[in-house]
Amino acid sequence: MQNSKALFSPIREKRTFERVSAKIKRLILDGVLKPGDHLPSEIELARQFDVSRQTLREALRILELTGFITVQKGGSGGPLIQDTLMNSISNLYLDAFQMEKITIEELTVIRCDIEKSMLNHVIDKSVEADFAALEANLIEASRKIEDNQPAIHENIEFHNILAKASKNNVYPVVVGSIAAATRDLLTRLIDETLSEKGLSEYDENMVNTKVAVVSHKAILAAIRKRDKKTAVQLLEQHLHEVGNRLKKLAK
Amino acid sequence: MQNSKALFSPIREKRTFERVSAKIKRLILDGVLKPGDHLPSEIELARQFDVSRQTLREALRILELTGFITVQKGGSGGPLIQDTLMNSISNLYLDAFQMEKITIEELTVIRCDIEKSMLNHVIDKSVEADFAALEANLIEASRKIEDNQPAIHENIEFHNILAKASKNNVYPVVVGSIAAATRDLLTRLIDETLSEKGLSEYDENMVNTKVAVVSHKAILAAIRKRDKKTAVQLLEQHLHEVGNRLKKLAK
DNA sequence: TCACATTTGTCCGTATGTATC
DNA sequence: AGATACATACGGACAAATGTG
Repeated sequence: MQNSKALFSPIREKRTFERVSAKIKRLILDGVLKPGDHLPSEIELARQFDVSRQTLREALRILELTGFITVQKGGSGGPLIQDTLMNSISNLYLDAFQMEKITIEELTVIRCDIEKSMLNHVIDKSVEADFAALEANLIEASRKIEDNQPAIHENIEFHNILAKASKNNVYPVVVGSIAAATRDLLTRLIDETLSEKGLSEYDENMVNTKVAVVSHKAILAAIRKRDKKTAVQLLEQHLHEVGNRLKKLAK
Repeated sequence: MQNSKALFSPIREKRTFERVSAKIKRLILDGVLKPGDHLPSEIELARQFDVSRQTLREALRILELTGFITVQKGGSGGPLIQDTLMNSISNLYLDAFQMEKITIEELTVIRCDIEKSMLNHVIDKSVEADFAALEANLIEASRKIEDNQPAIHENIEFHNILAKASKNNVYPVVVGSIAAATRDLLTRLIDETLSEKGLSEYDENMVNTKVAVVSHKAILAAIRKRDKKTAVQLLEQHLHEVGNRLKKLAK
């Protein structure tokens, strides 16, 4: 009898560019290649893998789209290894939204569910350094608002810092991707309505970021007091506000 | 002040293959091209877009990876429009989890958190058809067990059916991804220690699948009664058992 | 500021394997 | 079984962009 490996071996051999991209991906996942590292140039990579440049480029496209690398032209350019796949996941969520596979409500609901669970861990596990990071985020956000800039990035980052404070490495991935998706959805919807309705949206946007920062401050205070009930309640309310804002923009 | 659209307009002109893939994607999103439709062949597409084969192929790679199309070789083959975008998101999550150094414990904890939240929606939203699907799953699992086969696949599927019953399309993606990541990590760990362990695992495995099916039956009964408290409690206990079993396997 | 080297982006032509009719 | 249609893969070439000296 043949061994099971031979019995269940893939029906069709993988294409060359798939094997190449899988190989590079494995090197990254195993830590042999680290974020920030430059890969050799296309020509050099093609030579080392003994494939044509066309094949290698198709492999690079896969790695680029999945977020493992970016590519820069010109001298000292080339493929550059990245450290996060958040943007790629977020982009796919946007596609899914456009294909009407998911709705704003669904995204909001699951985000609320997950972040509430996360917050419980945060209150159990967070230490002084986490408070400091959150505090720094709020200060930066306030500064931007005083400069009359919407602190969109900082407001997303607040949730990412929270995820890290849960001391569970899965939470930053899940929360980060969904948060990024809502952010991208938000900016896109604002961009679309901006051209139609004029600049009035801008002010509303400023008001909303201000409201978000206030909510964040209240949540941090509750976390500091290790007050689960209040913290969860504030978070829930905050995320519902964000969801409603999205819904209003989408209409 | 300029509006934000001009401020954040793309730094560099998009590459040709990006424009091509975006164009095709747009046709799919707008419903002009529907799942099941055949795209023209590479050569024909290249001719119509007036780009080279290589450029067009890179565009196809993007569409393929994002789940918009598959590609078939041979006569009357060619690019075929698909609808597997949600699968692509799951695959990306799997990559993202692997990039973080994640442990079985972390995965177990977050799985328990998320499935508990999910179960609440299931109890609110599930209909008779969902019960039927779950019931069918349990019957199939029981049948396999009577044949002395471990119903591993069926037991995993039970949770996927639950995720669908939540009526939130994001849940199947997240829950499925975490389950897939757990399996992936586990097989990795087991492969490493395979030489030490013998086939004695098999009997234990059978016992565990039996226990799991019993738990699943109890959970379904609670869902049918719309008894949130009991259902969540049973699920939590069940996932803790699974977690402990995985921990033992991984050691 | 300007030329140069490096690297990606793009195109063309060709050959081969494979699935379908 | 043979012809056809298609993706896959290779090699060579030039253009465009970008950092460096």
